Amino acid sequence: MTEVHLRDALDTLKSTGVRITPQRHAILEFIIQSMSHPTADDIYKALESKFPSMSVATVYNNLRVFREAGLVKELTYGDSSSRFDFITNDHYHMICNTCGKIVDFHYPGLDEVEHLASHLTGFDVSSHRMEIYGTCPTCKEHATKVQ
Amino acid sequence: MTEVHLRDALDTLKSTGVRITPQRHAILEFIIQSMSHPTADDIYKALESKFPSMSVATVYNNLRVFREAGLVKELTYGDSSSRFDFITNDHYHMICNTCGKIVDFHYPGLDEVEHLASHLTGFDVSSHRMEIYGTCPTCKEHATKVQ
DNA sequence: TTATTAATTTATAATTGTTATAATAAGTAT
DNA sequence: ATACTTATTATAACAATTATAAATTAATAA
Repeated sequence: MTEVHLRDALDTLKSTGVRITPQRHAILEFIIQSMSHPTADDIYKALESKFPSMSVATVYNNLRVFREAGLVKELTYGDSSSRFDFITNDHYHMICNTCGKIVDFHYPGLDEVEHLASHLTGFDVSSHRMEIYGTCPTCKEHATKVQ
Repeated sequence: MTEVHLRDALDTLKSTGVRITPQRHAILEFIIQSMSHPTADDIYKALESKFPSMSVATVYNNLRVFREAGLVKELTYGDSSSRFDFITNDHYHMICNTCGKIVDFHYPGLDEVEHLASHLTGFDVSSHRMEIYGTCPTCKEHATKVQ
């Protein structure tokens, strides 16, 4: 699964004339296999044992490259730093208000909303984004235990 | 309309023991009457003729007060700074990829999605957020003229 | 009123995520 | 090999936001 995505992504990059460096490969691989929607700093820290001399700028540079190649989506929430999500199927995010955990879930067909919005506003629609907020099972558990 | 919202909002604030200062009043009023989802800096600039000595910190402080009182929602998009939106009915945002314009539209009942997400992930759901991206009529017009 | 206390604003410094710059290194093509 | 492009590194710059401390204002109580 991860391997297929990685191979496809590398092909996409090559086809746009982007060079596959070891750092670039590692960053991309980390994002794909990560289920945690990492921040730039998460990625930097995760790879520092493998690439002790890698610069933060390299992480940011490559995240931009991936974004421009349409491989990665940048997500901004209320908190300070952006999170990065490898683009696969259409999915949405369930976000815990307490611990910040992000869980993906799939839901097809919000086409209806897109159509309505387009009709009401006169926009041409290209994409949409949705997040649902709440409390994850772990935090619920913890809350009941504490009180 | 604006007046009703403002009066309600002031009541909410008073009931939580927050003092209504001139700056606070002006910031709140500006957000409510503004259709443009202003940034902190927008607010600061808009009020500087009225309050020449007002600090940026005051704007941020009060935005936090309003947020904590449930009056205002903070929205982060890809760009650098947060935007603030007075909370009225459930509505979503249509955002232009080209000029960044934000247009509200109303759409009831994404309860179904909330339920599904809750069922799939085990979260308790508190709220959700959705944005749709596209091209606004003005930018479409402009694009056709240019080419 | 006056004194006292708490809340708010102001001015400014500190912090932090991100971007820009310049130098170095690595890969590619002639 | 030489020149040329691209990527990485190290570091400085920037910009949004937050923290801090002093000054101001408002509310309360004697």
